[in-house]
Amino acid sequence: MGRVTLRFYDTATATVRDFEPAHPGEARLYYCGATVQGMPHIGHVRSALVFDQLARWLAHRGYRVTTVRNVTDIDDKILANSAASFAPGYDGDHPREPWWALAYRFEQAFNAAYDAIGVDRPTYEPRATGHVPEMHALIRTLVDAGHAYPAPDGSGDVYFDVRSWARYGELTHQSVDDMQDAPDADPRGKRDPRDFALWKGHKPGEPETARWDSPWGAGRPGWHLECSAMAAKYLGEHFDIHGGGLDLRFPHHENELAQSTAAGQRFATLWLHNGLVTYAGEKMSKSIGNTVSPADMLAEARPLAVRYYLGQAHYRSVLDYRPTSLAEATAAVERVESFLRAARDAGADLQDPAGDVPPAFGDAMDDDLNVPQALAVLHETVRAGNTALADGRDAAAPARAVRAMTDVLGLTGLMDLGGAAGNAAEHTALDTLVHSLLAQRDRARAAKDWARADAIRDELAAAGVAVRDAAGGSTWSVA
RNA sequence: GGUGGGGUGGCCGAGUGGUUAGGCAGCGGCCUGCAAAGCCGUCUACGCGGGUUCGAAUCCCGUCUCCACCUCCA
Repeated sequence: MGRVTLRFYDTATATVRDFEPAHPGEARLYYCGATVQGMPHIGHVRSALVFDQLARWLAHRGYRVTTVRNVTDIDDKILANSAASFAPGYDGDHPREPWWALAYRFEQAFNAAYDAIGVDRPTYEPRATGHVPEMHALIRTLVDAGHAYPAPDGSGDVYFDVRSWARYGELTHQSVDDMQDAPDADPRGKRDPRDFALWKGHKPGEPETARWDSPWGAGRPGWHLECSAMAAKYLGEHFDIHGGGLDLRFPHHENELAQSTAAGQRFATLWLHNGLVTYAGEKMSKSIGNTVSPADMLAEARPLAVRYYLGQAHYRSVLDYRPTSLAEATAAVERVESFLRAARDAGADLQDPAGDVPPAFGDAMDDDLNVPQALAVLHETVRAGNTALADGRDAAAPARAVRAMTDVLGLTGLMDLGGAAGNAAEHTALDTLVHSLLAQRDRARAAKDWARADAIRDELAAAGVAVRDAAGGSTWSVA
């Protein structure tokens, strides 16, 4: 169709829409991070990776990108897990791990997983507990506008009044009347069972450290409210993209939208939701117990392959994990890596890519972040480059293009490109030793002493050095 | 009951009317002393039944089926 604009599938309108930034030249993105109540699984990591890809692409297209990913560090499950579990390695008189310590421990685990596969840290990563005043201000606005009310039962809860907001349900195209009745809803003074808590009154037995004073009584933040408060604080009342996992559409994102718009904000222009990771066709989740952790994957495959695997499907599609997935991803991505090495060995300069991505790659990425299509362009470029190398031609141009593509996909930093990355002095030392052996092998081959030649190759292989014979001489790489 | 998204060749996974997606695996060939890597070629497709059309994976009707959400969940 010849369209050149960036466009995305917007959940709210269920259509693909052009990206028209709220602030010229800027892209402001908020996406939901973790409730740090347990260890991450690859579904969490996929979500962060999707929005990392999005942020990188927006930046590549010239936007000044601001990303915010929240950390929900206070909620029911965090308190429950703290009350039920024991601090690792601690066996003293007070074995309970305080909720705030537990939350921080898992926050670190999430960040370690993100870091391992090259998910850039967001511009801001606010914690819910650090933004209670902002939440109070939002609640005050909603109460004053008649869209929220303190529970009449004295619990200290404050609820959003869904019946007071006609647009409630607009994000997920549902009407309150059509919703399934909550099973055994605890009304607790709610005007409608669908009313949700903006503020949760402190309950007897809950830690004193988990209570904040408020005009409506001591308590703690409701889950939905924190995102509304933090998004507006860091990105303004009108920003471009709100993201998160598909399972957050309802109620979380619906409620966020209702709160913020009922408070008079424009809020997000576009809503993007990534598909879930499944295992044997079922949603991966802690409650089902079918999770695969980032650590599991990293024990099996290189971070490069893990990133490639989790990022290779379209972001909106279901990603069904299978045990063979990682091996396939490894083969695919190492093919790209091998080409870059071979091109470098043939004289291409990888340090100064100075190239843009091929137009077909850009078109694919512009089109609702069609990474699978973009990867097809990547692999076609690799083949063209390999063909050039096989024919003894210059492969600098395809190498630059491949490098530009792996850069924007966040793959380059996870590659082992020999001298181009890592410790240069170590590489030089190793290179000298390997070439000494390869020279011996070349002499043996010239003398048709195949046993000797193969023995050297086997010796190198045992040390983890793979040898590739080519017309211009043998090259090597680790692993 | 409501809402949203799917069913593509051995596997994964793009593709909204006609021209090769791509990857992994397989097979044949080239290259190689052998191998690896690479290159070339190649086999299995569009859940099912109708319809529209010169032509449909792609549009329409019907139908089966899967997943997610409506309760905490990336």
